[in-house]
Order: sequence, then structure tokens, then C-alpha cells
Amino acid sequence: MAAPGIPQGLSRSQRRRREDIIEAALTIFDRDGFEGARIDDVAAEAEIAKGTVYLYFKNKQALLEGVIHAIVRPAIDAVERAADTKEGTAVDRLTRQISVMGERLGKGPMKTILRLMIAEGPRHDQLRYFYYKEIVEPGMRAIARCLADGEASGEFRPGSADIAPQVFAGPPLMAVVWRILFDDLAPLDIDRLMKDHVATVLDGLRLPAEV
Amino acid sequence: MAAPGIPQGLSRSQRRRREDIIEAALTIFDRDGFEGARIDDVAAEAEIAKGTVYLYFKNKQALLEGVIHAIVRPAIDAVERAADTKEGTAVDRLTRQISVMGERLGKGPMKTILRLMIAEGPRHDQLRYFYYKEIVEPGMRAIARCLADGEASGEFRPGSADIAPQVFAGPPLMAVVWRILFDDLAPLDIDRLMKDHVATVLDGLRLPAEV
Amino acid sequence: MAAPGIPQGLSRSQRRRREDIIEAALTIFDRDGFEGARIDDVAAEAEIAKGTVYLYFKNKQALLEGVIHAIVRPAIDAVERAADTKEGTAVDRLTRQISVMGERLGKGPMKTILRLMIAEGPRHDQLRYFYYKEIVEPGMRAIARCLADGEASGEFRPGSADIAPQVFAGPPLMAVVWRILFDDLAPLDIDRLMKDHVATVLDGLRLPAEV
Amino acid sequence: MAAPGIPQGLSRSQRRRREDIIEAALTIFDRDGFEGARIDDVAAEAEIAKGTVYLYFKNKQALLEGVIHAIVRPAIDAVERAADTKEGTAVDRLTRQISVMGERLGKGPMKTILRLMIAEGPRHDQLRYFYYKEIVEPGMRAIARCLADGEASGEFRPGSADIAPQVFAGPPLMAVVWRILFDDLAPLDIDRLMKDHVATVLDGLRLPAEV
DNA sequence: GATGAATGAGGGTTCATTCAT
DNA sequence: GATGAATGAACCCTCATTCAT
Repeated sequence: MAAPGIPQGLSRSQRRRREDIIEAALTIFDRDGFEGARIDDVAAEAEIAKGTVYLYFKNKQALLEGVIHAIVRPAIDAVERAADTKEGTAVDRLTRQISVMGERLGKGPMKTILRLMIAEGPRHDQLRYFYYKEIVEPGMRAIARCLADGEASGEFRPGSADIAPQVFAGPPLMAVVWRILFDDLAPLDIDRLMKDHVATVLDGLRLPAEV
Repeated sequence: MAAPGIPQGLSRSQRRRREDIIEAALTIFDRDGFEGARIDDVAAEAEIAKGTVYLYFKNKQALLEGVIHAIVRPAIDAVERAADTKEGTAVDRLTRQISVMGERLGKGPMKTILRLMIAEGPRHDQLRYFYYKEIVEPGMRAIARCLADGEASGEFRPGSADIAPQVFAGPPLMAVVWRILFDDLAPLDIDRLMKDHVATVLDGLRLPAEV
Repeated sequence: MAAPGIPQGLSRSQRRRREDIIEAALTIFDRDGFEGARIDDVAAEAEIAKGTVYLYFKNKQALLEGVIHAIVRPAIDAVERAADTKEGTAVDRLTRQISVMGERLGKGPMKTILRLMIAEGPRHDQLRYFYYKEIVEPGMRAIARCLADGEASGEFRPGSADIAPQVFAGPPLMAVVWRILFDDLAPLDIDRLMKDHVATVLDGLRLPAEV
Repeated sequence: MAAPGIPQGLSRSQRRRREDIIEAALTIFDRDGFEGARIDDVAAEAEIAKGTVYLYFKNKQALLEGVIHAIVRPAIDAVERAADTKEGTAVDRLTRQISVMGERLGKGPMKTILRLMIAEGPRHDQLRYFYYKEIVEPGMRAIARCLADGEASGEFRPGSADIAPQVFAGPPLMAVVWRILFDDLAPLDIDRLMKDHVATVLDGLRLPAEV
């Protein structure tokens, strides 16, 4: 399966150049959004001529795809590494899963990617599909597996396996969106958010009724 | 305090006209995003001439603000109504709070607003500030109050008052984002999501250790 | 049959505007060729803004078509008027036919049209087809009819009806091409050319062998 | 007088290379026209790198000149060979002259040259001048000589020497233009056209009035 | 000499905004 | 007030030309 968007047959220096452009584009997209970004600015940021961008990307759309793929692909690995382990209790695994999500989403370039996805995704089916299949679905599935295993092992309450995994992914998502919109107005401590989240979903708010 | 964006001195028919334009703009922004939307299309959707849009809104930015304000304002009321009650247990109030958020965000036009906020907010400080002050901060504060009251009344565990309120707002946010991006790929049952969310945060996943 | 390229529902002033643009485009196309022409220059020649051109023509191709149609359509009428007459001898009719061709091609804007057709036609099937069906085929048919009638009536030699009509259209074509390429190097007297042509094809060069 | 465009001091392999480029350019110009042709495509057709084209031709204009010269030069010889003979009757010589023109124009690469001349000539005086001096003027002169000789020898009617030679060159020109524009819509039998042409101009259409 | 990556001027097209009617 | 034709700045993309390797 030739993954689309992975260019073949580029020399080392060309690969480097391609990465430079992607990095520059990420910067500009982050600053101006996709539609607002000018290829001129991307080129200037990458310190190359405008035309050169077009040697590496067919058009602006392809550049967007290139950026998203470049950032998302490593995240895929992280999700899979976190998910593929059977080691540890369900509690450990769920904790790790949530923490990886918080890490990935709340910090670094996924912030820009999510912004781009939300702004452009609705008009770009292929991108949505790619993102869903590669990141979201595996993530949800991994959470669902934790829940099922935890219920089976008696760690979690009966019925836990039926909880929508999106419940657990909500706060990490909140971390990104908050970073996109409100970080200057009210900075969010992402690590604390994730810890609170894990603690809450594990033990709940309610005091167990006394016997 | 003259709220910006609230036009004064419009006749009834003019107010109606203004609302028509906002409704049309919402439709078009939802379809094409803000940058992708053409004033032509908004006018056509509102069944008026292009120039008329400019009689009611100074420019495209102002139209964006108009749309966001028009949708957000009723939501403010809802948040405040849900928050201002002291009636009921903390559990009831938190449940109601989350349910209102899920309702507001997961259904109806807030989907488009959030998309617009995420896409345009970073370039539009005033909008972000407005949204934060009017919706997000009150919402977070209301949740924090529930938590504090619940801890004080002994309904919630000690330390509950210190939990970041964003934990509770995460899943409702997930509902919107999912609707924006993945609803055709994997429809999400928002009511079930909210129920799962409430149940989980109240009682946790973990079985209480037997005495 | 709605002739393509004939715009409907334009007001008088719009029709005027459209004609101005076509006239300007003809001037610029004549000076620079189609590919070499800049929409900027067309607009400047028409004394309007660049964007206005696009209110009347979808794109540069459509402008080319507009120009060609606008010039060709009157020529169609001329060809048909010359052809539809049954009056006069075959000699008269052929003479008139050739003279109309010389007139049409050798003088006025058909020079530019032919140049555009030759330069762009090979890449623009629709244009070629239009030109062939509307101008060339009727013209050839009209000549063929003259020849057949002349042979039938005994004016022309037996076998005249089988002569390729292109023989008679060649010199008028020469008139245009000469005007396009060599008029400054060696001006051509088109009227004389047509007269020589008619005289030659009617009576030939060769002295009839004496009896 | 160093004929412009005839490069000196090229090795055998360089001359070969130059010819390859010209051949490739002819192919591409024929397909896309001059303005529409991309140097990239010419290079690809010649199976060399783009930069190499510029080792043999200063720029795209020079390539155009190179192509035209390369095709036109052999045609010059043909015209001169056909014209320089004093052998045979005037009828034979005129017949040969027309037949050579039909051959040269109606078949082979002169089709592309004429298209290029018509499209680019008006913007390229040097090219027009070259073409006129080398091909057109000698051709016209040769025809005029035939006519004069034929009149002098009594083969042709009195006054024949005064007929514009363009009359005789018209149908061969028609052959090229037809090939450029209409050959797929209505193929033209060039040999028959030339035969009809010769027969018509020699003996005319009109039956000689009986005595 | 040959290469082809890089350059950047140029031009077609779009669309927010204006303004005469 | 309403209209929609007109404007022209902005921007994506192409491609002739250059030049370091």
C-alpha cells in the first residue's frame, strides 16, 4: 500500500528541503490559517523562492496535506505504541492512553493540525478520512479495549465496556482547543488537567455511600 | 455599557432583515467556512442584493461578529439559567450543567460557531475575548461552583473543588468537534455520550474496594 | 437552437459594454495575438477595470470565442446573401461569390480572426468546428452550386462541377494571409488580385488552339 | 554576410544535437503552438535536460527562428530548382511551379511553419522579412517569370504577364491552411486540388464562345 | 558540455467593497 | 433604503531563464 503523500525517490537534500517547506508552512498556517496563508509567506519563511514550493508540492492543497501527514504520522506511532501493550493493569493502560493523548494534543504542533482540520476538514473529505482512520479510530478503539479488558478483569465496574470512548478523549481535546483559543486569556495547566481527568474518571466525584 | 455589535435604532423590518442576513451567513459559513464564504452567496441565500449586506454590516468581519454574537447570546442565557440555580443537589446541578453544554454544543448552530471560532479566533482577538468572557468563563465558573458546593455539602469527595472544570467540559466539546469532522464517518450519539460522561465522573470506573 | 455564446437578457448598456470589450479585445488580439494578449491591456483599451471583463466573459477563452463569434456572424450573413441568389448567370454568381470572399477576408477584422483561428484553432476544437460549419462549409457549398449550375446551363465546361471549390477560395485566402504577414513589405492590391483571379479562372491563361 | 541563425564552429555531434532539438521543437510547436509550447516539453521530446536547450539556443525566440530556418532552407532550394529551369514550355514550368508549392506547403512540416509564421510573424519582423525574402518573393518572381515567358512565347493570352502571381499561389496556401484547421472535419485531397487548380487556370471554366 | 533545481516576474482570476442609479 | 455593476488589490500558479554541481 503506497501511502499517498509520501514522496518517493527524493535525494537527501531534497527530503531536507521538503521538510523545511513543511516546517515553514506549519508556522505560517499556524499564524494565518490555511486560507489566510500566502505561498509567498511560506516561501519567505523557508527562505526559498516562491516557485520552489511548487517543485515539492503540486499546489496549496497538497502542501496542506503534506503538513498534516508530516505531523500526524509520528502521532500515529505514538498512539499505536501506547495501545499495543497488554502489560499493566487496565488502570495503568487507560492512564497511559489519556496521558499520551494529552501530551500529543496539548503540546506541540497537533494544535495547528487540529485547527487546520476543523477549518478545512469539512471541505476536504480525504483529509478528514485520513485523520479519522489513522488517528481517531485507532485511538477510540484502544480506549474501548482498555475498558473491555478492565471490565473483564474486574478492575472496572460492570458496564464500563459500553461507555463511549469519546468521554475519555474529551478533556485532551479540550486541552488543544483551549490552547488554540484561550491560552493567553487563561493559561491551562495541561498536566494538571490530565491528572484531574484520570482521577475523576477512575474514582468519580461522589463519595461512596457509607454502609 | 453599549455592547458592541448590538445595533441600535433599527426599525422592526430592519431588524428582521438583519436577522435574515445573519441566518444566511450562518448557512454559508457552515458550508464554506469564513474565508471560503462569498458575500455574493450570503446575499443570494438571504435573497437580497450584495450591496444590501453592507447596509447592515460594515464588512465581512463585522458579519462574522454579528453571526457569532447572534448565536452566542442565547447560549449565554442558557448557561446562566443553568448556573444561577441553587436548587437541587450538587449532583443534580452538575448533571444539568453538563447536559446543557452537551445540548448547546452538540446540537444546533454552536457547531458552526465553534468552527468559526477555531478557524478565525486566533486572528481575531476581540472575538476570542468576547467568547471567553461571555461563554467560557461563566461556564467554567459555574462548574467550579457546583464542585465547591458539592464538596462543602459532603456530596463530593474532598478535593473535588480543586478539579479543573475543563475536565467536565471536555466531552461536550468532543461532541461538537466530532459533529464537525466525523459525523458522516461514524455518527455519535450525543445523549448517550453525555449520560456516559455524567455517570463516569460521578461514580468513576473503578469498583470501590470491598470493605 | 440556442446559439452558444449569444448572451441573453442584457440591457442595452450592457450590450454596448460587451461590444466595447469585444472591440478592445480585437484590437489587442490583433496586436499581440491571443496568448500574448493581457486581460489588463484589453481592459485598458476598453477603458474599464480588469475585473469588469470577467463580468461579461467567463475567462480569456470565452473572450476569444466572443470576439470570433462577433466578427464571424455578420460574415455568415454576407456569405448566405451572396449564395442564396439564383439570379444571374453562373459567371455572375461565381464572380460575386469570389468578390464577397475577397472583400470579407481581405479587408477588415477577418484578418485578425483568421490569425486567431490559425494560431488557436488547433487547440480549440469547438472554435474550429464553429468556423467550419458556419463559414467554410457554406462557402464551399455555394461555390460548388455555382459550378454545378454553370455546367448544367452550358456556361461552364463539362466536369466543372467536379472541381474542388477550394481552388476558387485560395486567392481570397491569400489576400488575408498576405495582409497578415507581408503588407508592409509588399502591399497587395486586393481588388486587382480578385479581378485577376476571376478573369483567370473564367477564361484561363492558355490561348485556345486556333482551328 | 553571416546568415543569422546559422551557427558556426559546431562539432558533428553538436550539430546532431542541435537538429534533435529543432526536430523536437517542431513537434511541440506543432502540437501546442509557439506561445503554448514549454521548453520543458521540447527538452523532454528531445530527451535532454532543459538547460541543454539553452546551450544551443539563446532563448525561446531563437529556438523559433532555428526551427523556421531549418525547415525553410530546404524549401528555398526546391523553389529555386523549380524556378531556375528554362526548359520546357511555360505551361510545363507553371505546372511544375504550382505542383512544387502544393507539395511543399500541403505536405510535411511547412504546415507548422506557416502556422508559426501567422501566429508569431506579426510580432517578429525579422522572421517575416526572412520568410518573405527567402521564400515568398522568389516564389512570386518565379511565377511572374513563367507568365512573362508564356506571354512572350505566345502560349498565354496577352496580358498574362500582368496577372498577380498570388492568384496562382492561393490554392497551395489553401492546402496548408485547410490542413491546419479542417483536415479532421473534411479531409482535402491535395493532389486533386493542385490538378484542378492547374487545369482551371490554364483553360478556364468558360466554354469558348463558338464561332 | 550537460544537468535540473531554483528563481521570480508575470498574468489570469477572484472577490470584498464601493457607488451611481 | 436597495440594487448590482464596477472596481482593483490580492494571490495562486506557470514557466522562461539561470547557474551551481
